[in-house]
Amino acid sequence: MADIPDRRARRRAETLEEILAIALEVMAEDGVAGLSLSAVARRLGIRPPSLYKYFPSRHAVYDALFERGQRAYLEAVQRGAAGAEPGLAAMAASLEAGARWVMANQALAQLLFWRPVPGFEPSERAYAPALAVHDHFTALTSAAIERGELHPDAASEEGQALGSSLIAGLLSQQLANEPGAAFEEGRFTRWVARLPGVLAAIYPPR
Amino acid sequence: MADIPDRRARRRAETLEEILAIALEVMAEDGVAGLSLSAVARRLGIRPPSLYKYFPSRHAVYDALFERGQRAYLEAVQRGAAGAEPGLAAMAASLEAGARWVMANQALAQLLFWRPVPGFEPSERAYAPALAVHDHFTALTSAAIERGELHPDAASEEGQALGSSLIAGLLSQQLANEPGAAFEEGRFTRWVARLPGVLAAIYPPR
DNA sequence: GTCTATAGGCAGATAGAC
DNA sequence: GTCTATCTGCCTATAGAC
Repeated sequence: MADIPDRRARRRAETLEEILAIALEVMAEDGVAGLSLSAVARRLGIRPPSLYKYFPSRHAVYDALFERGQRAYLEAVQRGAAGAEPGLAAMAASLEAGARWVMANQALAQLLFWRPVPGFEPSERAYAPALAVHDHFTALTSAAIERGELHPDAASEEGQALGSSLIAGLLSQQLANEPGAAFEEGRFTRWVARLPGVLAAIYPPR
Repeated sequence: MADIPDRRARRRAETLEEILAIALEVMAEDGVAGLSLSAVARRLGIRPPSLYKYFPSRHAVYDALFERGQRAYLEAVQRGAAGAEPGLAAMAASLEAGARWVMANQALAQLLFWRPVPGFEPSERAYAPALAVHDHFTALTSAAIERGELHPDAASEEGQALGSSLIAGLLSQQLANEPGAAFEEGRFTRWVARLPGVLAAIYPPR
């Protein structure tokens, strides 16, 4: 009978994931801040109070989504860089993988990077992967500098600020103006592949 | 007695402006999408139904804010450029004036440029000033090209897309990460004054 | 132009039966 | 883990008296 608790746990985990998937649907339709647990319950076919056996509050649902989202984004940018030589080439591949993930997960990306829910602050645990993302791109920048592809100033705080603004600007413009466009055809996402070249123009080596 | 209707009209106009000012306060506190007419009425000291003598719906309040916001932003970027020589210098001054306006009117700027209210589409009338803003920056880009400060490709559609993404990225990062910072001290707004130089590095003349 | 009263909703969250 | 019932509170919007 030792496996019965396992079955229960598995079933419970499935329901948890189902709730989060439906929450993403609702956010895509009604806006990230428009998430309502009642709407989630309706779509899941249960009554709103039953949801509270899985999440103690609406806030907790946001936090679970935030953590899973950060983890998935981290994995996307790491996998993107994995195939390429460290340096500008890996940075290009990683930025593109991240941008594709954002365009494929728009509601979640808004929750992660634009904080559109007044009063919601992610827990430390949920925020942790974001620090790893930062370290990842810092390492790629350092590698590019060591290979002579970028000026050392690119690793400064202001260089990092400009770099993150470049990708954030392209994506926020794409999301606001052409959210449905394919990645290759988007007026703004088209630039993502050329970002390392832009960085090199701003921070030329030597 | 011909002035009595004028007085009434003036009083009414004052109340309209007061309602919009309070609506901005509420949006700043509860998020742009969290605007509630009841909250506005409470702060104004009247009952919610009375508001409907001034605006027929919540949507109409957003639309009035959108139009006034676009006009104010247009005026800001035009005044910013007015004192400088047309070309890159005027573009720098205009971008900085616009960025300062955004940081000083954060809730309104979100309504104008990030569309955070599901279901709200501005009326044609309210959107009109945005077209004038576009023309304004297109003219400044052309002037910079004629003066030999930028490569002609900067005026292409992709050049415009990159330019608007650069400023949008800096501001969205500043708003998300350091909304209270002074313009000169902001990690991201500090870059605004150097944007024309960045553009020139990406699109060098000749 | 202000009010009261009200319609008709929605939401988050809890208590307690089964 | 599900439900019903309920509390409490919010909202947009309208009708109609004054």
